[in-house]
Parts: sequence; structure tokens; C-alpha cells
Amino acid sequence: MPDTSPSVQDYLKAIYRLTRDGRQAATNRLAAALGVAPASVTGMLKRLASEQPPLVVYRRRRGATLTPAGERIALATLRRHRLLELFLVRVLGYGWDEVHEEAERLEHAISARMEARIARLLGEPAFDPHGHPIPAPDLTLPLSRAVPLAQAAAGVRGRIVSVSDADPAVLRRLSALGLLPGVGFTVVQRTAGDNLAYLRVEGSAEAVVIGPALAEAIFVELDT
Amino acid sequence: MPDTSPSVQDYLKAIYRLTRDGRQAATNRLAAALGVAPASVTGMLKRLASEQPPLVVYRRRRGATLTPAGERIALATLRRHRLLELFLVRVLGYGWDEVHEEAERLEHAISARMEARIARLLGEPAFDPHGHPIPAPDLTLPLSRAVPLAQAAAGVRGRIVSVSDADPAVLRRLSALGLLPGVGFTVVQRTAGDNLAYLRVEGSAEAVVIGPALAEAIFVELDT
DNA sequence: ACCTCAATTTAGGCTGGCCTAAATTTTACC
DNA sequence: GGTAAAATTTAGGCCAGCCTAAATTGAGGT
Ligand SMILES: [Mn+2]
Ligand SMILES: [Mn+2]
Ligand SMILES: [Mn+2]
Ligand SMILES: [Mn+2]
Repeated sequence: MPDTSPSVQDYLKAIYRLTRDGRQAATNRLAAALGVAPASVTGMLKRLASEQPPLVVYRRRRGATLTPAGERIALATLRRHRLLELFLVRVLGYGWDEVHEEAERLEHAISARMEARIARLLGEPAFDPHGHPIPAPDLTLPLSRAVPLAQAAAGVRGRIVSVSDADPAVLRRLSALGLLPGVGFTVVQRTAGDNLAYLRVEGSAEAVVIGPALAEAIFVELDT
Repeated sequence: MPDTSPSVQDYLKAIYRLTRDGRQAATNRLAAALGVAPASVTGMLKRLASEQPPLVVYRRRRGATLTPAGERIALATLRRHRLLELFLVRVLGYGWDEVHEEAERLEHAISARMEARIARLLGEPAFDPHGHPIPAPDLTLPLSRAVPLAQAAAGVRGRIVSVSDADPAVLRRLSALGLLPGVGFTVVQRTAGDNLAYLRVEGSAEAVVIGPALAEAIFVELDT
């Protein structure tokens, strides 16, 4: 891992996330993800592409993908981020809605030693508080087949794998509704027009209703 | 606390330390302490003095002192630094020679919430692993009367209060010799020429010999 | 008093990371 | 297939923090 700035690490993480679907990371989407002007992204992508070794492959007007070197840094940063989130919850008593922002800064500040100590203290964990897999020390990462709950039709059964962690309000709502990673559910009903989903949650009598925003933030594995 | 950069926080901490003796912080000493060129210090001091509110009082060619606003930031950063050092030792099993550098980075990255959680977990501690007092949440700090062991003459008895934490090799040597904060000692002998000190350490039979480098790194309270 | 020199400041420059405004290119639709 | 809108890049700038080299200054020794 050549030493890279917090900014570069965040760019690489964002490119990693936006290219999970096999497509290229577009300038505008990166700009939105990073809270930065599109022109700034163009400049940074050029820099990353001409780094030695190159961290991204940049094709003008088409977007960017990670090189192996760039992916290593992205995954190393992701590992720190997720370890830190779990650490904050388990050791410092944070709520799962409070950890993302803190981890977003700390991920750039901890040493390899601290990363290792945290991992050991937590028992080399495989998942963060939101159900996201933590890259292993060798930076391998099992890729999941989870899809947004929004894609599940009525009648389908499944299990919550992970939830999006960026919006604290979403997370607070999810825990209020008992929609946590690992929980099984059945989609009782979908409504047209407003696109609601009625869920029966395992071990609970009443159904819960969720809007599209929540349905997009919940990632599930569906039963065959 | 207006939001200040890591660099500014480190400058203010350095000025705080260099002005503990009531004198002004000189450009060159700041440059040495911060690992930066003297010209850079001059530039930064001007900036800090013209900040709104001013963080330092800067007199051309004379040096700088902290304003109350600057001192608050220095003490807040010092509190984080020392809390983090103790946290790393107690919770993550760091050695006391390994914590300073890590804390030097983390002190700029943790939130007020994290600071509070760490303090609570540690039981609102008053001292860091090197015996340095931790500023209270209201940033008050008892000022100590400790002096370098180097100043103690033969025959004097005293107690180790704190040790300088910047050099890991010094710290490893100190723990090897059993010279830890809280330990009582008697100065058995001082030598002229090479300026050694022979100490008898409480609860130990043999005397230990230390050179000037160590004697300057050990801060003690001497018996009346 | 003067001179020397160490300390400090000034001058000019560089890089990283951001910005806005103005091109330019692609895409999408009629 | 032409054109309007959206996406992207280019151009030009700004600020924080650092640097080196050159100029300045003040303090101490004689
Ligand atoms: Mn981040
Ligand atoms: Mn997460
Ligand atoms: Mn620091
Ligand atoms: Mn310390």
C-alpha cells in the first residue's frame, strides 16, 4: 500500500462501490457520492490514472475502474472502515446509526498495528454492524448475491443480509421496525403507485410497512 | 472550538508546550518541534495571529504565545492525545512506547462523542501512560512542579512523576530499568564529566545508572 | 561603538484538492 | 438525421501547507 491521502482513499472506495455491478464509475455519480464538483472528479481521475503504479483505468468520457493496485487500497480502506464501525459499536457503545461518519474519518488515521489489534479484540469478525462483509487481512472479500428488497415481489420470503449505512435516520427507522441483518421475512403485499411493501417479520405478529426509500436500503437474499 | 486543521492543532500544542515556562515560543524551536522549516513557522504564526479570533499573539522576531482561544484548542487536543494514549494501552494492549505516534494522528480524527466515550470507558482518568496529566473535560489542568531528574543532586530522594514520551527507545529503556511513573528513588551518586546518575530504586536491591539523555527525560518531584 | 552571526523573515514557488464558468461531446428524442 | 439536454472536460483560480534561497535584524563579544 503506497501511502495515499484520505481523499484518494475515499475516491478509490467510491469507485469500488460504483463498479461492483461491472460497469464503469461515472464522473457525475462519483461527484455526487463524494460531495464534490464533477470537474474535481475529472482532475482526480486523471491523477489516479497517471500515478505510479496507476490506481485507476480512466477512459475519457466513459468513466473509471480500479486497477489491482487501486482495488487493494480500496479494500484495505473498506476493511478499516468496517472494523472500526464494529469496534465503535462493540467497544465504545455507539449506536449503529452513529458509526459511519466516525469510521469515515478514522479509516484514514489508524495504523496497520491498530487495525490488527482491533481485529484481534473483536475476534477477527467477518461482518460489520450493518451486515456488510469485512475484507479479510489478505483483502479477499466474498461477494454477495444480495439484492435490494425493493426488487422482491409479493409472496416472496427471504432474509435481510445488510442495510445501507450512510443515512442515520434510515438506520434508526430500521431498528425501530426490527429490520436487522439476519432477520427473516415474507413480503405480504406490494402496492402499485406508491410502491409500498408490507412485510411479515419472523417472530413478530404484526406486519410492517415500508416505503421505497427503506426498501432500497435493505439488501436481502431471497429463498429459492 | 472552531474547526481547525491537524496542522494548526499541532502548532498550538507545540506552542503550549514551549511556553509552559512563561517564555515565548521561538520560531526555530517550533520548527524543530514540528519538523518543519523555520520559514513555514513564520508564515503559520502570522496566520494564527490574524485568525478570527486570534489563536496566538505573535511579536515579530520575539516569538508567539497562545491566546485563551488558542490555549483552549491546545488543551482540547492534548486531552484527546493523552486519553488516546491510555486507551491504546488499556484497551488495545499497546506498549507505552508505541502509543505516541498513533495518538499524534488520532487526536485530530476523533469526534467529541468518541472522546467522551473513551473517557467514560477508562473511568475519566487523570493521567496518561507516561504520567502526564490529562486535561479535564472543562480543559483545566493541574500544573505540576516536577523537574528533570537531571537537576537532582546526589543524596536527594524523590518520586518519578512522568517521562517524556516522544522517543520509543527511551521508553523501552526506562521500563527495562523499572523507572516508571510513581516509583520512588534515591540519587546515590552523580558523576562529573560524563554526568551520570546512580539511582537506588525503591523495592530493588541494585542501583541503576542512567546517562544524561535519560535523566532529561525523567520528571520527578523531590522530597522536601 | 562595531562587527559578526545566529535567528528570523521575506520572496518566490510547488503540490494537493477543491471551486466556477465556459467549452465540448454524447445521448436521446423528435 | 438534427438538435436539445445532459454529461463531461477544459480553463483559470483559490487556499492550506509546505519548501529553498536571499535578505534582514538584533544581540553578544571585543
Ligand atoms: Mn473516509
Ligand atoms: Mn457499515
Ligand atoms: Mn498531532
Ligand atoms: Mn504521553
